[in-house]
Formats: sequence, structure tokens, C-alpha cells
Amino acid sequence: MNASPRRKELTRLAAQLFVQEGFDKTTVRMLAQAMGIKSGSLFHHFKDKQEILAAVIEEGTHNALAIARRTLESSPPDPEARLRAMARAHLETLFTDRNAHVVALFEWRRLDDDAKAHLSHLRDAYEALWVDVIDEALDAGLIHGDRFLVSRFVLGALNWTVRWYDPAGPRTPDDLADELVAMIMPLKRQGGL
Amino acid sequence: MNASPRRKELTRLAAQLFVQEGFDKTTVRMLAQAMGIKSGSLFHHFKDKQEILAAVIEEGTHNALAIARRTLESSPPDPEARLRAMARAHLETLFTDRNAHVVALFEWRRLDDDAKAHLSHLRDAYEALWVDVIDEALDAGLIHGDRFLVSRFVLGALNWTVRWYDPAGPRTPDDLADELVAMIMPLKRQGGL
DNA sequence: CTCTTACACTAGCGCTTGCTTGGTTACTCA
DNA sequence: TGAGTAACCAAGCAAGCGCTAGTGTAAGAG
Repeated sequence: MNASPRRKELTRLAAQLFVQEGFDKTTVRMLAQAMGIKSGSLFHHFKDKQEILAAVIEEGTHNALAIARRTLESSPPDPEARLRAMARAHLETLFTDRNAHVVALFEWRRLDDDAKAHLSHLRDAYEALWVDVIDEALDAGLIHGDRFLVSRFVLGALNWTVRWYDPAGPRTPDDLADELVAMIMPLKRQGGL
Repeated sequence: MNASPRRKELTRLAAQLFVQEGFDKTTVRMLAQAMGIKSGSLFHHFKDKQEILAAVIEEGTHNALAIARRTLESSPPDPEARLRAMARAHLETLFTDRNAHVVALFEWRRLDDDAKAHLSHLRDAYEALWVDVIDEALDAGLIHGDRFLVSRFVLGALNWTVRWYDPAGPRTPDDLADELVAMIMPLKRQGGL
């Protein structure tokens, strides 16, 4: 809804605190302090605490969707390249916008029903892009299996990386993406690295 | 620690509430009511709320580890069969003991440092079993890639199923396990179902 | 018949929570 | 210059929180 620069900055700070402490344990007083204001002033920017959570998740999901669309537009028609590009884009967003995405993945249940209904459309649109790319790979015979199962296994493997991946380590997100694609498409990998 | 039958039953009820409401939003009064006692009486069985969470997670992880060990013991030495058996066992525990495992996966951060240190040993032991099985499959040339990456991708894909799998649907957990194994090992699947 | 143990109760303390209210400040634009 | 507005603050309310203290009761052990 409202997208003032101030509100965007506050949303970013909130995302960080939600990741550090969890949504429920983050008090409006903590949020206010991190933002350099008093707790009462928070409610000038957000109707209630729920709306802050919704703003964080909406921001993250919206970005991910935009990046995925751009990635697919500027991607060649080759199914393997598109699959790899999607995996790379997914991990790239996941780790540049990490806080927002961790919140989206692990605090989703804290949303009230209205917010959930609204945001699940965004999420479904994102997953639909994945199912399309998986479909292309299936049609091309690169991978095998049920389109939904494969999509969900792949997304699960990718999303779970936020639980163990250390950006300071030797591996880049692109390395992870390539390894995953190689794992489900070993025929292409036989002679490679 | 203490494992009276009464306490086990209370732990089971707590797991259910923690899944429904989340740990932080589950009050000791809600827990007590679900158990048919008053909130004060709760603290006869558990030192504090934290200990209930730890009990839930310990119970679930302990079971998973026991089942995985039993599975591997009664499994033939064939790497493919062992991999499939582990995947099936993982999903089976995940969905028979679903509440405890959902709590373990998504409320881990709420544990205090001592409990985390204690329970991460259990979890690491479980993951080590997986790395072994993955290693065997790598050595046999069934799959390719980095042992840790493959283990984590596979565990991620499996754990993520709790987010979307519907036990009332047409597919059994064994179906899921077989599909996943087929996905990362397509050579074996070419002529099959 | 007493002592112990397990389990439960009532009552409430001290604190924190999300949020409201009524008023103040600083900036923008006619 | 003065009206309008966005951003903030001080103060605090009502509700709910985890947890404690002190007591009661029933069953089994000696």
C-alpha cells in the first residue's frame, strides 16, 4: 500500500529484528528503538504490528517475483539454461534480501488470514514460474518425474539453504545453484568438473 | 531426563499446540487447559516453559535417530536400496510424529543455549547417518556431487515436505521418497514406471 | 497408622505486551 | 505569514504473561 521511503527503511529494519528474535519475541518497543523513535510513533507508520510483518513479506516476495520474471525474459529458450538461471536467481534474491525471505519462509504462520490470502497470490505466481520452467525441462527430457513434486523438491532444497549456507564460506550462491541443477540432471554432468 | 508416562502424554499434547499456535503464542494456561489441569500444576512436571519445548524436540529427534539406525541395520548393503530406505524412513517419521518434527524444524531458535547444545548432538548424529548413505551412493557412482551439498539438498527437499504434503491426498510418503530418489538418480529410472 | 511421594489446586505477584490518547515540532506550499 | 500535514513524543491503560507460594488429597511403602 503506502510505500514512502521512510516506511521502506523501517520495514528493512523490522525484517532484521524479526530474523534475529522472531516475530513474536520482537516487541514494538524493540522495533521503535532500532528505528530511533518511541514505540507510540511506530503506529503512525503502521496500523498495527501485523501490518509490519505483512510489509516485510510483501516487499521480499515482490522483489523475488520481479527478479524471476526479469531473469526469464533475458534468458535463452534453452531449457537447461533457464532452469539454471532460475536456480541462480532464486539463491541470489534469497541471500541479498535474506532477512525478508527468512521472515517470509519462517514467520508466514503469524500472518492473519487476510494478509495470508493477499500474499499467497504473490507466492503462487512465483511458484507458477518455477512449474513452467520445470515443465520445459521435463518436455525436453532433461529431467523426469511429476511436475509438482519436482518443483517442490527443488524449491525445498533451495529454500532450506538459508538454514545452513554461510555466505562467508568458499562457495558462492551460483555454485550451489549449479550443484543442485547437476544433481537432478546428472546426464549433462558426466564429463564435466 | 524424566520419562514418566504422564509426562510423555503431556509432551505430545504440547507438541500439538506448539504446531497450531507456535511456541511463543502458546501460553502455559493454554497448555494446562489442553492437559486438563490448571496452569500452576504444569510446573510440577516441567521446570519451565522452555523445558517443555526441549522435551518435545528431544522426543522427536530421538525417535527419528532410532528409526534411522534400525532402518540401516535391517537394510541390504546395496547403496541404492539404503538410500531409498533412508528417504522412506525419514518421511515416515516426519509424518507419524509430525507435530514433534514440525516443532523441531521451526521452533529450534526458541531453545535456550544449553538445550540447543544438547540437542544439536542428536541432530548431528542423525545427519551423519545421511552423509554416510550419500557417501556410499557417491562411491557406487549412483549420484554425483559434493557429499555435504547433496546431503543438505536432499534433507532440505525432504524436510520441506511438511510445508505442502497432505497425507489425505493420493500419494503416500513412500511415493514421495521414491520420486525424490528417482529425481537425483535418473539413470536407474529410465525404463521404470 | 504414619510417612512419603505424586499430583493437583487457588490465588496472585511483578512484569511486559500491543496499542491509544492528546499534544508538540518541523517542514511545505499557497 | 499562516494553514496544513507528516512525524514524533510522553504517559499510561487494560490485558495477558510466566511463574511462585502455600495448601489439599489420595495412594502406596514401612
